[in-house]
Amino acid sequence: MAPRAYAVAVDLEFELRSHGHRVTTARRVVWDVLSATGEHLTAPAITSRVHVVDPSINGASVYRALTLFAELGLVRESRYEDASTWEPFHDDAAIHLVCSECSRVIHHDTELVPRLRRAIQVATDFAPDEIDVRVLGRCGHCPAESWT
Amino acid sequence: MAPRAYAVAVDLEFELRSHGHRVTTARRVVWDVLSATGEHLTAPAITSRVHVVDPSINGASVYRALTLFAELGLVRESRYEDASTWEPFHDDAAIHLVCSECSRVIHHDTELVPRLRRAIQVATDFAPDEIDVRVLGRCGHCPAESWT
DNA sequence: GGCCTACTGCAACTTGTTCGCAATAGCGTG
DNA sequence: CACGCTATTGCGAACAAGTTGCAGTAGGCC
Repeated sequence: MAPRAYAVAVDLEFELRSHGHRVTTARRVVWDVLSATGEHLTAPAITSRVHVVDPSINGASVYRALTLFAELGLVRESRYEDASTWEPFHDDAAIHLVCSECSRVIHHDTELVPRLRRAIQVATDFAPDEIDVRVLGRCGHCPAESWT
Repeated sequence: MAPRAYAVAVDLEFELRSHGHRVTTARRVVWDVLSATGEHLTAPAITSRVHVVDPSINGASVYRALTLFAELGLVRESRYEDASTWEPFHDDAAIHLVCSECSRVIHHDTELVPRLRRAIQVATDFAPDEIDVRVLGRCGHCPAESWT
């Protein structure tokens, strides 16, 4: 599988058309919401933001759009929370630092991830595809005072 | 792939009593199920195994037991799948290799995890607590033929 | 053995996600 | 630009995981 190396400026219309899909308002709005915020958003959160722009777009369509985007490799789904969260695609080297206080998700690049991939290839008979690293902890904005 | 030798025979009764909790059948059975299989199990799966032993134990109690065990640090919850999965606690150094063909979850130890923790401490102002690494790919048992 | 209350079973509920189907709207064509 | 084919949508109903309030039960200390 070819590593998709890019961060931003995905041409949604092109991606859709070149795979034989139609460019619809629902898809466009969902994509706008996603790319407007770099954050991880749950489907319900995306839906409510979508509704600000166009309340006539149905929740089910949001799910369908997200699923399609995931198939096209345009978004990435995580299951850190009770519900899935979605974000524009970024490559594996970026790991997720999840703050247990404020739930903020910070991205951090490290070459330890590619190294991890190689280590697995060498040490096991497992063929790694996608690597997802989640680090739970406390971010710089959240002082270490209260201890839950 | 050698299934990971699961840590420490935890003395459930002691853990419960020393924290002021009662030792009940429900808790004992849930614990038995969990420690009998090294695998990641969803709560519904645990419930059905529990029912083999004692059908009178209610699903809600399974959830309550799991939540309690998690608070006591006896089990670990993951959210790789649609539903949460649970397994007896093991430390961070063991990462999860998840086969996308057969959904098997393999544990693999690597010192890259502690190294990753140190790297984060040095490079960011994020205070890492729990590190969870999930690697999606194909395990040795699943031939690389079909490509979804 | 008996009492107190931490648990449990039950059933109803919440919330995220999916599905079937009729209506609609992209988009290639004439 | 109008037309028709069919991929998509909106809608409501259906699911599934997980949670909760409450009355009854059973641990465990006396």
